Amino acid sequence: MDIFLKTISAINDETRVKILRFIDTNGEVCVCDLEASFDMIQSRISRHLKILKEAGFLRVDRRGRWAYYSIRSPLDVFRQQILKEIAHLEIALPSLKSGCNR
Amino acid sequence: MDIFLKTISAINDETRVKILRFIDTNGEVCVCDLEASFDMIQSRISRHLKILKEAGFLRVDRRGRWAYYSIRSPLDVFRQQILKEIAHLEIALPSLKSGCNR
DNA sequence: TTAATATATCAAGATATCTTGATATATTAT
DNA sequence: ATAATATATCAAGATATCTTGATATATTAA
Repeated sequence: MDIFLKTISAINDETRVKILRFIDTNGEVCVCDLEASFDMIQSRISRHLKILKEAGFLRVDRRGRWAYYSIRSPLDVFRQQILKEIAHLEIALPSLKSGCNR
Repeated sequence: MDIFLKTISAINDETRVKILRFIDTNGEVCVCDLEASFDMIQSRISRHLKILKEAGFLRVDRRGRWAYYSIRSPLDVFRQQILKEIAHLEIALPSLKSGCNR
């Protein structure tokens, strides 16, 4: 039950649904790119990424000073179904902007 | 997005997950039976039923002074997948008790 | 080493949700 | 009509979640 509720509460927020869909659409992105793309302050993005990661939707790969987030793979069937349902929502997403000085 | 979040927030609560699973397992039940089975006060049960109904999971049939709640049918694929996932949780449910003077 | 950059985390106020007890409405029994 | 029963709804306190701004940590550049 706890894991189920953690999974559900992770997607019970419009911002996180958008971030999840954005990553599902654009593939691996770093925090500063999400910051720039969504025009949200860093602590906000960071917090939501943590929740999505701990709910099993995302994975992180730290390379240098960047943290790259992507859809966790393999993903269990239920989370896949959730991603599919979110894809069907056809949410308007911001365009991918690079926010880091690379 | 609004309908999606309404669906998700409806199952983002342990009490409602249990009630939903209970109805899925026992079939049509009235409010007083849920009250007796879960040992919860009536306003609490009633509120959760309303949320589950408005999220599209339940339907009500009023007969006499009773309100009988059951799983809405037909149920769209996504809500079916959610019910299936909840069934897999193997939650310990209370036994069905009749709480009404019928 | 010092500065700059990227990310994470914490504290506090704002907002939303849950529970309870009281009350309202509707149906049936007397 | 009056009383009893079943359900719905509201108000208020308790609890949880979200956002922001400040600060901490880690990596790279100068």
